[in-house]
Amino acid sequence: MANRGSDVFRPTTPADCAGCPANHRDLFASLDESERSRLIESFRIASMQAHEVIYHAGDPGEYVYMLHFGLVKLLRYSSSGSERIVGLARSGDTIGMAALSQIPYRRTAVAMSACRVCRVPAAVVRDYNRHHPEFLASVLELYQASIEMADTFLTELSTGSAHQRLARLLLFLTEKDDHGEAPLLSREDMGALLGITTETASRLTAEFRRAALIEVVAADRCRCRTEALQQIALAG
Amino acid sequence: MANRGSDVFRPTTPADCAGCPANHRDLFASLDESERSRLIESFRIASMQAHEVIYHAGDPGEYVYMLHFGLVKLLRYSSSGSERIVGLARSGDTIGMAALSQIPYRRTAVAMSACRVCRVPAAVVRDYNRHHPEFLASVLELYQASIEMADTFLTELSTGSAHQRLARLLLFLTEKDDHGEAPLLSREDMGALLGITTETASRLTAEFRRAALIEVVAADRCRCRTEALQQIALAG
DNA sequence: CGGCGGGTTGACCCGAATCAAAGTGCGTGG
DNA sequence: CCACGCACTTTGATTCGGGTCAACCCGCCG
Repeated sequence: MANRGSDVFRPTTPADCAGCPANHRDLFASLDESERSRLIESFRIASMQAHEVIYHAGDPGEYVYMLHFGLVKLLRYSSSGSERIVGLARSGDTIGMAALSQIPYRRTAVAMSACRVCRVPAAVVRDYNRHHPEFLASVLELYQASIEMADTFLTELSTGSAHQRLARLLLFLTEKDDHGEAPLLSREDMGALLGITTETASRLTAEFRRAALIEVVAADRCRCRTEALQQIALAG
Repeated sequence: MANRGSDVFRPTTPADCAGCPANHRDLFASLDESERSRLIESFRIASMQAHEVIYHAGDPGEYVYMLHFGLVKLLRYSSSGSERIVGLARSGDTIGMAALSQIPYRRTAVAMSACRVCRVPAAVVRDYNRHHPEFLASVLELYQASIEMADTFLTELSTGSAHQRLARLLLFLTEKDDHGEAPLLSREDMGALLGITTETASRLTAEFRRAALIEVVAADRCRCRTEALQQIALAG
């Protein structure tokens, strides 16, 4: 397992905040300038590369993390030991919210690409809520989004044929991406996401590529023919 | 689709509260007597039978519901139209929390057995939080539990062979039940929960019954040989 | 150079979907 | 009261998708 990134955290600066995709929404949408500059002193920021672990399931939950950019997978280990991806986080998403409930993380968070994360002490968030009850709404929204994703995973990525699942995954990834393309995951990650074997994931991506449903534009990025994929996603 | 139960709601009484399994935990754990009696005036309670719909996906979310007893399924319809069960609720659970975010319900809630639900206006909950920020913790706990369940569904009930999934489902249902037995679901519900066909669900339950892994003690209840099922859940 | 991780591909087989039919319990209406 | 229809379950025959096991390729790094 890759190293923890905890050693590379440095204080967050106002400039970091300015570039933060969560700046004007989500958790701190309602903050004004003075409040933000007060809170920011407890924030820490870090860059991580693919395969680095942000936190482990079982770690005491002391921080939530806001993702500035990159792609993060959230893992669970099944009773039989194999790992299953139960969530994905992208720019602007907040992860590790179990920390707000003062319980250990239940999932493991691992960077799938180069990432930057802003680490916020959960105690600061809880304390902030104490004086700003309207803050509840922001937090609930984040949870709502988590549940939304879990439901999507269950309905879209865990049912139907492997063809359908892969097509839906590619569509899911493109729609979350700004550039009209999608991150191209490793075959193993696809498997852990879709509940199929890596061999099948490999076979299918190769097949999709041959059928020109996807076009690999970089080692880890691809462009998708969304109309055709939608066709497959429904019944293929 | 069965009728809505909205017409049968009557005012909640203190006696109802006394018998409510959520009385001393979850959402209103921190309430004292006077507060409770003030809030209770806005509560409504209803009994429902199997197949009645508590709320539909898309309905404006105005209420959360606390389940006094019974079993409720939470559904999502996949893009291809078929329904998938993405959650279950039991005595003491709270459902419909999207209402707290003032958004329409994303799931459909349907009673799977006789139930009693206490209907609480979301506005009352939100308002209560305004003056009791420590209330946040209770709400977060509920969300945390939702996510926990979603993860369980993904890791335990959507992976592995159909044998394993059914075994895990039975174990899941027994552990949530007080009487050492489990509700015996319809084959169709099993299918919608496990991502398998009703025929397979039928074949497997018949097989489990013949192997004396489960013993049907009523039309809709069964007793499970948990040790043997655990064996199967891991690798069978 | 050799080893190693990730991807691709092939051969084979098994589990679960599909299509089909028959059995069971239950409520309704004749 | 019985007969009929309906919903649900069970079971069978057949098909096929995807799992399994194995070989091979390629790029990378020690």
